[in-house]
Amino acid sequence: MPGKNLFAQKVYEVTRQIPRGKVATYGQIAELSGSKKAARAVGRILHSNSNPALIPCHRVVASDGSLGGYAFGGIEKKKELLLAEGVRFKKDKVDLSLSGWCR
DNA sequence: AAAATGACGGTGT
DNA sequence: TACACCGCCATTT
Repeated sequence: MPGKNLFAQKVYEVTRQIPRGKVATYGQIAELSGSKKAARAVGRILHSNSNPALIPCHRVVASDGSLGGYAFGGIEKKKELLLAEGVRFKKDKVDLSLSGWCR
């Protein structure tokens, strides 16, 4: 089954396609990358490669809207970036109903 | 090579 | 909304 070694690369590619002002869930990224259950792996990969200049990893959040984390300044920074793009927030979580990536 | 890890998801309390 | 568990996967140690 080819694709496992490309998983990480695929994750970056997909993450890069997330439109500004929208957010995708780790599960979504995982699915688009080949494994819909690899949400955890996605998080691990993004964490190990955080490169905000190349990849808008701040547009990736958990399925329940939690920011999850951000290796480049913490979730506070991430939240701020999202707010700056127009992403709607609900308490401390993203309102996926309004800002979720509908592809 | 084997075990542990973590930016998760889903369900139940 | 918040917290606790369990299941799942690729990467890292």
